Amino acid sequence: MKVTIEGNNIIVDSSYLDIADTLECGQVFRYTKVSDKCYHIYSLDKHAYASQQGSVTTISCDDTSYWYNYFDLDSDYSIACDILGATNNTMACACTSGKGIRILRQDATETIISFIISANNNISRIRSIIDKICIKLGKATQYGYAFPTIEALANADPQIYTEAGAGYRASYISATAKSLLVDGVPDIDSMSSSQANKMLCQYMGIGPKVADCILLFGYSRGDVVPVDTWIKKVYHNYYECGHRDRDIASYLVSIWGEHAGIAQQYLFHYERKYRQSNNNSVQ
DNA sequence: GGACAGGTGCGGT
DNA sequence: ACCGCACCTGTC
Repeated sequence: MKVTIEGNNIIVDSSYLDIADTLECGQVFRYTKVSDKCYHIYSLDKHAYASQQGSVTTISCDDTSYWYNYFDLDSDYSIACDILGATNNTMACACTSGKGIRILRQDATETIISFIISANNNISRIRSIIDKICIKLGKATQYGYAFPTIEALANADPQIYTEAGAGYRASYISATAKSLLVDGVPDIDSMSSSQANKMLCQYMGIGPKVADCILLFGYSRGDVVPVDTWIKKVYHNYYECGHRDRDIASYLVSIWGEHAGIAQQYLFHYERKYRQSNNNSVQ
């Protein structure tokens, strides 16, 4: 895969990075769409602008090494695509459809707080809540507001989160921010992904699904499958073999192994796209 | 009106 | 350990 860095620009072959599919498959919430294939993206106190012109995607940014890592540009996804695509026809279609998706390497703390907000919620509301929290508690930067520090989040009146629209999750954000301020960023280096999942579940507002999202998007652990309503549908439609809902994640990891996370992303993308086009054709 | 949205915490068995 | 249910809030 071809990546070149010229000054403040990272230039990537679009066949390996579809910016819309990557940003809009639910792994990240701090982005704004400028036009069809142009997005502003925010992470911590950093900003990038990505635009896709045909076969070339340009990432203009303040810190090329940060965003190079963020977009996981060292990884070759064609290997996972080939292995997964050979497992069955549905997966082959999902891989082809989503081959421009990359798993972003996001900041662990930002991911923890963001996915507590994601629980039983929808993407547009999650984005709006996080945006309001950044405006309220984040440092102003040249391009917008930074994600708040854990100190700012822990010390804030939980009312701030309620006003941002977090609902009953407000107390979870506050409690977990306070815990993280005491504990520091959880260090999972010596743990298996399932051990790390159990550890993360001790924080308020984190259950098995949110913990898997944090591991996949905030800790780059590929051997997890966050099972949401979409993946439940995928399981029941294409992989059904008698598992209870809470056992679906470990079953899918047993099939997909180290590629489980990206497999989940391909199928999530595929199922949503399919369902959306279904709805459109019905209406 | 009720279901749904990338679920979790809680109380009762 | 394992259910079943309530839950902020906006949208369809």
